[in-house]
Amino acid sequence: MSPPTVAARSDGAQARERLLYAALRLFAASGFERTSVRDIARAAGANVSAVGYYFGDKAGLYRAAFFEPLGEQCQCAMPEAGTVPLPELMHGFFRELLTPLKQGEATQQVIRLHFREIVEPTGLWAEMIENELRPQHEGLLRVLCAEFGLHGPDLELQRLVFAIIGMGIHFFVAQDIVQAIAPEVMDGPEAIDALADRLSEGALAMIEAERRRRAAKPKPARRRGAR
Amino acid sequence: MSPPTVAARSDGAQARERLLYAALRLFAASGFERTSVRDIARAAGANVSAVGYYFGDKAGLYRAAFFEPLGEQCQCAMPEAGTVPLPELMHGFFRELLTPLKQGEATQQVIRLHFREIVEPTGLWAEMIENELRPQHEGLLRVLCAEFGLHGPDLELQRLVFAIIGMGIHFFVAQDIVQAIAPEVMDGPEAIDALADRLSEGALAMIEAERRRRAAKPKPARRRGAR
DNA sequence: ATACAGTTCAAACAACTGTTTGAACCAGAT
DNA sequence: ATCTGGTTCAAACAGTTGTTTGAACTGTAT
Repeated sequence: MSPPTVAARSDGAQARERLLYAALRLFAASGFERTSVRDIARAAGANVSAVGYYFGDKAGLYRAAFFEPLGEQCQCAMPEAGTVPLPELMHGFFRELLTPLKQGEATQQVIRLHFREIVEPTGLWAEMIENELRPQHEGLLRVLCAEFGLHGPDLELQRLVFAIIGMGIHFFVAQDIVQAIAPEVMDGPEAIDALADRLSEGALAMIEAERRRRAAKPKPARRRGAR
Repeated sequence: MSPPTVAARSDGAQARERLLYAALRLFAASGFERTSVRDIARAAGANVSAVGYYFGDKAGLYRAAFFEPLGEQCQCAMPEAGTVPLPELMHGFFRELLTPLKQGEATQQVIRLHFREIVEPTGLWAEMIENELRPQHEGLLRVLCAEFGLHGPDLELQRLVFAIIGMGIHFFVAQDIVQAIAPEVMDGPEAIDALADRLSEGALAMIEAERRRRAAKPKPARRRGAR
C-alpha cells in the first residue's frame, strides 16, 4: 500500500528491487504459472510476504517485471512516409527491432516475457497488442502504402507486412531453436547486426517483388479483396 | 453436458478417446500448466481417475495428445536437390507448411501444442526439435546449397533459411495477433493458399537477392565468418 | 447364478499454490 | 528511554493441484 519513500531498514527498497529482478529472471525462464512466489522470494533472499508488501500480489509483481525495467526505452517509432528512403528505413527498422537481442540479460528477459505473452496470455496481452504490436504493424503498413501509392492497405499489403515483421520476430520466439541448430547465427552483437542487415535486404527484395507484381497486374480484375 | 445415464459401459476405449480430444483442446487453448486434469475430465464427461487409468498420469495424457492424433501424417519431406525447379519447390514447401492452418480443429490444435512447446517447454522439446524442426531446416539448407553451388552451408545461408522458415512459422505463433490486427489474412482456406503463394514468392525474391549479392561479392575478402 | 475381468465413481490424500496474519525487528525522532 | 512507522519474518490459511484408493458397477463367460 505505502510506497517505500524513505529507507528505514538498512536495505530499504533494496529488497523490492531484488525481488523484481529475481521475478523477471524466473518468469522469463519458466513463465508465470510455473514460477511460484516462494521460488522468487528464495532467489531474491527475501520473505514471501515481501511480494505482497511491495507489489500487492503475484500478478502485480509480474506486471512490474513486465513493464518496469523497460524504462520507456523501446517503441521503435516508424518515421513518416517519404522522409527517409525505403532501404534506409528498412535497415533502421530491423536494426532497432533486433537491438534487444544484443543488450544485457535483463532487457533480454523482458523481451522474452513479452513474447511469452503471445503464446501464453496472462491478461496483459490486449494491452500489449494495442501498445506495441499494432503501432508497429500499422507504421510499416503506412510506409508501404505510400510506397505503392495506395490510399489504404489492401490484403496483399497486409500479408507482406506480416511476413516482413514475422521474419524478425521469429528470432525472438525461436531463440532456443536457433541455438540448437546454428548458434553462430545469433552469437554476439555483430552477428545480430549482420542478421538485421540481411533481413532488411530480404525485406526489400520482397517489397520489390511485390512492386513488380503490381506493375504486371495493375488492376487485379477487381477480385474480391477481403470477406 | 455429461450424460451420466447414457454413458453406460459402452466400449472402454471410448472414454479414452473423449479424454484425449478434450485434453488436446484444453491443452492447446491454455497450455499444460493452466489446464487441470479435473477440467479435462469434466470436459470429457469422464472421471478424474480415468486419466490415471488410461494414460498413467497428466504428463502421459499430454504426451498422447501431443503425438497420437497426428497419425504419421506430416513430415513435409524436402525433395532431393535438383529434381524440382526452385520456384515450384518453394511453392510446394509453403503450401505444405501452412496446410495445418486449413485443416480441422484437431489437427490445428496439435500444431498449436507443438508451437507452444517452443516457448513453454515441457520436456518433449528436444525430441521435437530433432524430429521435426532440424530435418526441415536442413532440407531447405541442402536445397539452397545446391542452388548456390556450395559444398556446405555457410553463415549467410543459415540466416536465409531461418528467415524463410520464420516467415511461415510466424503465422502459427502469432495466430491471435493476426486475428486481432487483420483477420482477413488468414480467413478461410483460399486465403491461406494465397498467403502461402505470396510467402513463396517472397522467399524466392530473397533467394534471388542473395544470389545477386554473392555474384557481386564472390570472395567476401575472407572476412571472419563465425566467432 | 456365479465368477470375473474391465471400467467408472466419489472420496480421500499429500503436496503445493497465493495470500494473510500478527508478532518481532530496526532505524531515527521524541 | 520511549515511541513510531516502515520493514521482515515464521507460521497459518484456504484453496487447488495431481494422484490414489477401494468400493460399485457392467458386460460376458462360466
